Amino acid sequence: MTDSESLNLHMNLGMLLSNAHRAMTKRFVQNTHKIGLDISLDQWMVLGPIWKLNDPCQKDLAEYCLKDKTSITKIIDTLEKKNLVVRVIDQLDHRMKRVVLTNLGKQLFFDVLPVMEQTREEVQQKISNKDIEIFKKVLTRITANLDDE
Amino acid sequence: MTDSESLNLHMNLGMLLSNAHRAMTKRFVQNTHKIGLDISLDQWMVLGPIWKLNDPCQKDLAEYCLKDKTSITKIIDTLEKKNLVVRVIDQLDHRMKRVVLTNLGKQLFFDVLPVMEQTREEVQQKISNKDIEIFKKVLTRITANLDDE
DNA sequence: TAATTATAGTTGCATTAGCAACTATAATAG
DNA sequence: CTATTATAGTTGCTAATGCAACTATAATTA
Repeated sequence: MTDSESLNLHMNLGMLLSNAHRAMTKRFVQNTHKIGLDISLDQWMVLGPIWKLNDPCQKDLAEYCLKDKTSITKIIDTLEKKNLVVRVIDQLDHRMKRVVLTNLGKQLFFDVLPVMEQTREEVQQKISNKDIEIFKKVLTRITANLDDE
Repeated sequence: MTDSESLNLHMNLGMLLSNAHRAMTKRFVQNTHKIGLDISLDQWMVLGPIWKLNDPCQKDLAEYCLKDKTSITKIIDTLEKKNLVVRVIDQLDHRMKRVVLTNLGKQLFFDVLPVMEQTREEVQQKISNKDIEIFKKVLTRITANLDDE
């Protein structure tokens, strides 16, 4: 049937993407739990950039992570509750809050790195480097294609 | 710095996947709103299979969609509230509920097809068919790699 | 046939996302 | 220098995910 074929065509990419994303998120959390850590992929995807960007304000984080500022607020709330980061009001611009890793946060950062590595290996097993490169290129292209005009 | 490089390496795939997924979800909803429809990508990803599978029970839907049965329950709740589907208890096995599209649901299905097509075009623009094929292959492989052992 | 086990679905809880409306502070215009 | 506008962040709302514990029905087994 034409509609059914059409449906296949139309749904595939979205479903494939959703499913892969969900599976990866789940596996990452499972892997952190295995070694007694407790951090979600989304929390990690904010914690990492805090390290990388060196005490960024929340707006910088939002831009870097391509997340909504609301999402950043809430993830920082969670990280702060876990004593992994603290918010420090900027001395020059009192609107801004800089997010600073605590020692516990830095410790966790290093503990999670090998989990990332392991998850990456599990995700990429039996996929050629060439295909992974194309895969990343396409993901980047898709995000750019949909970047709000 | 080594840790920073390592971080880049480790985060890329997960972040790329999250961002592409989020962007696509958002664009789909924007596109439905543009023509006065109101359905999320997740709802559509269940509504479509209901059409395709022909009055499936919720378990079949969960398997087909690779979603948790809890998620299916709640999305069906939403679709039922919108009068797009009804639950019908199976005559032979009273544990099962078959999910049936209403006329409104069928109507919406046909109305959404062109939105899918449009979103697909926006997503895939400037990407070669060959790369799209590899992309889908990799997504499928990733999901298989992470399929709970 | 009665008791156990398996299956389908729901409910409660915690986490996450993102929009809209809000507060507080800073920058700019007149 | 005041009034407007812009910016950074928070709060409230709605929707989705998924685990654990639960109910109801069917299948198995002893």
